[in-house]
Amino acid sequence: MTVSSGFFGGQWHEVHPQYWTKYQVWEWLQHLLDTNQLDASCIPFQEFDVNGEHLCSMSLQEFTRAAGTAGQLLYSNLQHLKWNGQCSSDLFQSTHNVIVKTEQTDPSVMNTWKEENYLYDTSYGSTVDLLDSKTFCRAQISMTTTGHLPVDLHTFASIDPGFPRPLFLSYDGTAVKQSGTSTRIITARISSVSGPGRFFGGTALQWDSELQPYPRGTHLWEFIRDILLNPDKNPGLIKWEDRSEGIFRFLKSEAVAQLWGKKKNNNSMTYEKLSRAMRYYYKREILERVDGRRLVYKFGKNARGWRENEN
DNA sequence: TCATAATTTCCTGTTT
DNA sequence: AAAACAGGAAATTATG
Repeated sequence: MTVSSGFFGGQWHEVHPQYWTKYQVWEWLQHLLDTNQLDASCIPFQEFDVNGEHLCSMSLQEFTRAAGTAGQLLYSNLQHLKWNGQCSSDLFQSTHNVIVKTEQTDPSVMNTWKEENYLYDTSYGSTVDLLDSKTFCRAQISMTTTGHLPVDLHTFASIDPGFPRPLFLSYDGTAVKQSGTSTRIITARISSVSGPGRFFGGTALQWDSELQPYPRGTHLWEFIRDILLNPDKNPGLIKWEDRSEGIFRFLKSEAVAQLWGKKKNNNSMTYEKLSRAMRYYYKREILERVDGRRLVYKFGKNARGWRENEN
């Protein structure tokens, strides 16, 4: 059974720490990792298999013993929460400097999945893209078993919005099967990965073939845009007609549709259907009409990231 | 859980 | 005639 993020019980930040469940304690830890950009290995989750009541009773010494350097951060943040019911997220930014050791990227691992799909590889796999992407280096945690915290909190399933299927991520060698949609998002960095996988700035992502692909993260127009942005490795699919105006043309419309379908795990995608989705973008001003010219579209004011000097 | 965004699917009609 | 374009309508699939 997959536990989804405490929908019925409220999010951790909506509840006083005293009343947190173990799961909410865990959410809090994840949040701290996220907002402080910490390495997941900074916090030994197994030391925090406790509910809110227990957590609130822990002393600074106990936090330090349990989490080392990060203990101080955890403790002071918790103290803050205990006396301030409100939890606006900017209050969580750490004022402490926790040293995070970053592993060197292992080039041999980086090469391991290169052949998998060169389009995706180039469209979404550039180091720059990934390091800049807030969403990419996140992982979804899958809680298996029966409603309580999984025994092994070192295991994460990661979702890569740029790839057609979820990526598996684990930094202690164990694996967990993910079913359905889990909801927690964390940041994790690991030092090694076996099997197909790759490193990005110290984050290792591993592909798990048992996981079913499902769409997420990237919208159609972004998918199109990203093909356009990688002309070297993706020749002949779509071409700029006027780069500065954002006008482009499909050269191999059905091939693009197939690729889109592959990404969405839908092998019956066609240009006919893809183009219907494209036409819906007109109203949202993600695309502008270019009439009289077949297979030609133009990015609208709500499309971002296609200009040459745009970050 | 239920509403919703973003397609996906299907379709009829028009245009190139 | 074949391939695109236009949109309406309804279904589907994740997500909050």
